[in-house]
This record gives sequence, C-alpha cells and structure tokens, in this order.
Amino acid sequence: MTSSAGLLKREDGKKTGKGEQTRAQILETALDLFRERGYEETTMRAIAESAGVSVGNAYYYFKSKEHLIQAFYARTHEEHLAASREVLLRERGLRERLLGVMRAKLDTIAPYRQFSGVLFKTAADPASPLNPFSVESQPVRQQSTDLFAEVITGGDTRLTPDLVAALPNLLWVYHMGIILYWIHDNSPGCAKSYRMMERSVRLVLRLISLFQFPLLRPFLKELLVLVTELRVDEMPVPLPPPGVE
Amino acid sequence: MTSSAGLLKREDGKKTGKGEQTRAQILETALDLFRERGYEETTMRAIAESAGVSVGNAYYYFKSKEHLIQAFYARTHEEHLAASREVLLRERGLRERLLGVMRAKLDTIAPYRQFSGVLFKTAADPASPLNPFSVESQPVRQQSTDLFAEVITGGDTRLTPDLVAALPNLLWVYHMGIILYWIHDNSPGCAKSYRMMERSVRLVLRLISLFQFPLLRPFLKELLVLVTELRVDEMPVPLPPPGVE
DNA sequence: TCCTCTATTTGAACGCGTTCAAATAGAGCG
DNA sequence: CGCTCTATTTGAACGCGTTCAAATAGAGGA
Repeated sequence: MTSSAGLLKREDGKKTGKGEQTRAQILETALDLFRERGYEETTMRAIAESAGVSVGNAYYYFKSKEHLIQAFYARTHEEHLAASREVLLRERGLRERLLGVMRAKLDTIAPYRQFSGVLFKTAADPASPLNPFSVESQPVRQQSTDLFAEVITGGDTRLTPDLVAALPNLLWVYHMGIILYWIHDNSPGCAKSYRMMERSVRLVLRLISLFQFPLLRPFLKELLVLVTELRVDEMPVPLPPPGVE
Repeated sequence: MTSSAGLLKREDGKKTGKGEQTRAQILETALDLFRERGYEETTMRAIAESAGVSVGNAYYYFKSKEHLIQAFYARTHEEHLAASREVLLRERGLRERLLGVMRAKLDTIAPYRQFSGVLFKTAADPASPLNPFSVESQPVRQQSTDLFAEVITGGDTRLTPDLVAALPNLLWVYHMGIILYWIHDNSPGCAKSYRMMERSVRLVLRLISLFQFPLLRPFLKELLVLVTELRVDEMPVPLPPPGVE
C-alpha cells in the first residue's frame, strides 16, 4: 500500500490495475450478453466463459449478478447526465429544458428496454442496493434531483422558493413514473411513452404555473412538508439479516 | 352423479376436490413459513415437507414460488375489500371514507410487511403475473379501482363528473405510492407510514376540492386524457412465451 | 371382478447463482 | 535466487427453484 512499484500500479496508488482490466472485461462482456439475450437468459457461467475467466473470478469483481446491473445503471446514468448538460446549456425555456432532459432519459436507456424491466424489478426490492432509496444509490439519486433542480433554476422562468424547494424531488418521482410506463410500453419505438411524456410535461408545467398563484400557497406548504418527510435520507434503512419480527 | 361420500365431485364437474384440499394445505403451510422465516429463507422443499407432500406435488398446484405470493395477495386483497365495505357502510364523509379505506389497507397487510417487499419486487417485474398491470391481476385491479370509485360516489360529497371519472385510477396510484413508502418504513408500528398517509389524504382532499373550481376545468380535461391513456387495459401486455393456464 | 382413463403424487435430475478452500502470480526484499 | 505477502484466479461443490418421466390412486364402465 505504501508507495510505488512495478508495472501495474495506478497513480491513484490503490490497486494494481491488472484487476481493473479484468473487471472491465467482465462488465463489457456481461452488458453485451444482456443486450443480446436478455438478463435472465444470460448465465454467470456464460459471462465468465465469454470474458475468458472463471466463474469465481467474476464473483471476485462483482458481488452478485445484480451488481452487474448496478454497474450498467451507473453507466446509463452518466450518459444521461452528459446528454442533459448539453440540453441545459442550449435551452433556456423551462418547457424545453424539462422536455429535453426527459427525452434524453428515454433515449439513453432505449437500447436496454427489455432488460430494464429486470432493473426495475430489482430496484423495487427494499433490500437491494439498487433500490433508489438505499444508501448505495444515494449519490446517483442526489445527482438526479440536482439535475432537476438545474432544470428549474437555470432557465429563464422564475419560481417561488417553495416550488424550487419541492420540485426537484417531485420531478424525480415524476420521471420514475414515466420510466415505469416506458417499461410496460410495447408500442413500436416506444412511441406511446414519448407521447405520454410530452403530454405529461405539458400538464406538469401548467400545474407549476398554477401553483405560482399566492392563493395556493397553503397547498405548497403542505406539499413541502410531505416531500420533506419523503426525503429518503431520513428513512431508516432496512437492515436485513438477523431476527424475525 | 355425485358420489354419496360427497367430497369427490364438484358441481361444475371439473375436479375431484381431493386436490383442493392438498392445495389449501400447501398454501397455508407456505404462508405460515413465509411469515415466520421470510420469503427467501423459505424453500420449496421446506414447504413441501411441512405440508407433507413432495416438491413435485407443490408444483402441481402452484406453477412457481411466485404464484404462492399471488395467492397470498389475493387473500389480503379480499380481507381489505371486506374491511373497506364495513368502513364505507359506516362513514359518509369523503375524508372519513378515504382515510378508513387507506387505514384498512395498511392494517390488512401489516402482518406481512417484511415479506411484502418481495411481493413488491416481484410485482415490479413487467413479465410477472403479479404485476399490477398484467392481465392476470386485471380483476383485482378492477376491484380496487371500483373500491375507490365507491369511496367518492357513495359519500355525501358531490364531485364533478370529470373528477369522478379520473379519481378512481388516480387514487389507486396514490395508494400504491403509500404502500411503497410503507414497505420502506422501519419505524415502530410503521407509525411514519400512518402519519404520512393521514397527511397525504388531507392534501388529496384539498386538491380535490381545489379542482372542483370550474376555472380549473382544462386541467381536469388534460388529466383525464392522461389517465385514460394510462389505463392498462389499453397497454399491450408483454406476452409470456407458451400457453395460458 | 378387472380394465381404463384421468387426477394426483413422487423423487431424481437439471441448470442456475453463489461460495470457498486452495492454487497461482507477481512485487518487494534479503 | 528464494522467501513472503497480497492480489488474483480457479473449479468443484452447495442449495436453490424447477422439470419430468414414471408411479400410484381412484372412479366409472365392461
């Protein structure tokens, strides 16, 4: 751990780097196979064989098959962030910004639609690290809500502080809903999802402008309380193993 | 036609009835074990052994371990309907009715909280028959939305037709959201969930009365379009490979 | 009574995800 | 060079959900 040496060290000085190569090899192979044959149909043995390693070795780098999904999710998440930044630099109108970010989301995950179902399934498990509310995904979730915060604050539309406070989380939930719809959408090119997304964005924007009226302040206050309580950071994390209740 | 011993032929002349007994035995045993040890920890072999049958026999009656969850779900669903009917007979105020139905829901599933997570996980899988949007669960879903329809139409509060049309589905989604929160709620007695439920019910009611204003008619129209499109009946169902049951 | 046909029941076997004790590789050091 | 320590790699083995060919039970007909 101290210092130096050999052909393999990272400037980071942590691991030898050889492992990182193997790790990447396994992940690439896995994602390829997932996309080709689907998640359930791809066995760990097949992944290992295609990657030219042993099964045990795959498990040395990924604690479980699920953790491969997590890696996939992290990747598309990054892609979406990048695509969104582009949109947010270009567009100033709230409508264009939200629409662009949402469209970017669907575009990003499009190639993986069929096995995104599995991701959603796993994510729904409270015990899974993939769960959006788990500690492990806290950073990703944070980045997502930050993104929505940027959508509403970086544009040319001024909103009341209440809304600015509540909207990022609400929009995050909203975008999850759209993805849920998308996962079940078998229309060619997921056309229905895109249409649904556009319509709902319009509705969301109208709701936003509606709640700008000072008259509706009490609603916002109440909403804010709920959203605050929804904040997952304050939710105790389900601890798994011992004991029955 | 019917043999004198009685229990060997159904009126509909389909099955012998002996099987029904075995089926019930397996289901009861399974649910007991699930509640005691949890879902993942309960093996099909253990269920079969405890029920005094072979593994293969368990699979003769339940196509998969998942289908045991489905049976459980059907049961608590019935319980909730019963409890709700009681509430709806007693209460006339919209607030009391919605609150009562929601509370009944949480009360009904309370004993199974820890393994309800699994149910949710499975339900999130688009390919699962347990999925709320699947054909298999269409009847249950229908009954649920009918229940919410009864909540709003059977009380002493008159609502605009638009709202009456849109609300059942919206309330169904809302109640799913509460359950999602509940699943992640580790507070003693799920107190946070109950509080969240009460607060959100209050908010929902205020929103309902808000959208009674004729001024907000366009919103309702737009919402109605979305909700109609959300109707899962119109969503093409991902068909499972072989035959039906 | 015996035969037939269907409903039910069995348990071995399969393929999967996962684990683990043990083998190997390679760097630093003498 | 050999020694040591750690990172990496292996493949057999385990327990699981699930399948299936074959055995059994039981009712109705001859």
